[in-house]
Amino acid sequence: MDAFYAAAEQAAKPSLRGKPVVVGGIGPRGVVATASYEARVFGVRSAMPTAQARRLCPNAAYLNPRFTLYRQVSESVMELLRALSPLVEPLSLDEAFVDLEAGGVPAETAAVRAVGERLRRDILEVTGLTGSVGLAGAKMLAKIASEAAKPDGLVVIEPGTERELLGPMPVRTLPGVGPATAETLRRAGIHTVAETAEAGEAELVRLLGKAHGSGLYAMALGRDDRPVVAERDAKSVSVEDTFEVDLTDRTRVRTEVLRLADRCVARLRAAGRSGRTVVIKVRNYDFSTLTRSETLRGPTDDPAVVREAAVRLLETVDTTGGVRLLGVGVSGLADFTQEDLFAQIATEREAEEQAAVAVAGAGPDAEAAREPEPEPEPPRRWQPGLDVVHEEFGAGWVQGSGVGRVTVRFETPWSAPGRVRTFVVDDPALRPGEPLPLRGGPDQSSAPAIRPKSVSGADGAGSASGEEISRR
DNA sequence: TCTGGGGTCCTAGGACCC
DNA sequence: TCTGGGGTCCTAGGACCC
Repeated sequence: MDAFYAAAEQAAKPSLRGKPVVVGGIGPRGVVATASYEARVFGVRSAMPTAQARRLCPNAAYLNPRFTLYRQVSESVMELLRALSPLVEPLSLDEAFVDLEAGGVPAETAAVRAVGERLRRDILEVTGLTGSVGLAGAKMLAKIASEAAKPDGLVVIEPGTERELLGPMPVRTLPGVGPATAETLRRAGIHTVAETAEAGEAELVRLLGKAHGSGLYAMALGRDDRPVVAERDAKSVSVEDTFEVDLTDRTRVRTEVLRLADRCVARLRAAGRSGRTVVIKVRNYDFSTLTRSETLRGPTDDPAVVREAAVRLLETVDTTGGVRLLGVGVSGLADFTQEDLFAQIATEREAEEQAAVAVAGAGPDAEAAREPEPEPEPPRRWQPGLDVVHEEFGAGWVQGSGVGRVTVRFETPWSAPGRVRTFVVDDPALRPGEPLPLRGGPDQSSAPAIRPKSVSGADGAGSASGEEISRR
């Protein structure tokens, strides 16, 4: 999908079409997830600090990501892909490999091109968004082709032309070659794919290590026989938070770790998994980052067990000086929770002993570790981009807020660009809403009234908004 | 007003085992 | 009566991807 998050926002918000849109973290430490093509003209790029993007393009719309919407759109695109072949390997919400051979498509240029063009039309029709297609005899080549096709295009790499095509390209073109690898290769005088192939496998292994070196050599020759693999089980689950201001208070650091542990376990359980290794991540004020991990005797999905392990690991880390980021993860995932009482009891006893030691040695702070308070996640009200519904004016989205006011633009994916109104932040007529489908609304020719279904948040059916509604 | 969040894979050293 | 060899597991860090 082309500039996926930004394109989805433009489809949802008619007033943003044709304008620079930046989706990402909008706080002081945010980074850009996706910039619309209009914003890229100003030099805004993915992974750039949002503060820098604002300097480059002050007039863009800056929006928080709305993953609920992106997941919905993604699912409808993946459905189109699964209609082409049973072998579909999603790489992210907006990208996937499809094995057309397994779908019975003849391995002929004309046939695959027709399938690709048809797919692009279907994606546009179903989602209202454009996608690009790369077609080739291997995953790596298909990926390079799709990059070359962007935006809104299709590229076929004919078998036999791979080396000729790749040769002059910079090594960074090859998937798996990032800044560090490119720098290592540059120092060895290797800049292009052709030079990579000429260097030979032994030299690349010497420079980059066994796996990376031989893998890169194969790719430089256009060789890639990795199969398309559907259904890959997740191997780890993790959550992390960067704080707007570095944390210095030990107690606060601990309560944040406990919340993260709870969030991590909630995701783990939602996936019906359990895990054996708990890991914490700490990023310091100076951006130095470390991890600490502990492997339990058996897999768990018990929040208390994960909390205790996380706090135990935290005790081994020096956080004086300030903590910028904290994370908690679980790996070594098992498909179900093992009912191994011995392992569970042993782990818990271990934890208690450790906690007792911590209490004895650490003074009053340690008390907090034993009686962790349930977290009241403070909801951030009226974030830019948030869907809202007003009793009188209908569906819209938050354009901005501050000094007790919130500015809302009232428009829907299928309306004309809407107008802006400002309310006091606690206006009872205004409440959070659900993302509206990009397609399937009333067409422009019919009555402008908003369908009842489009304000589903009102009946409490929308789970994501339940918490927000109850706060009123 | 520098640098997100969620992942995967690889490497390397030490412990441990046969 | 100087120090084998191979395999697996665990931990920590790093590169890379979207």
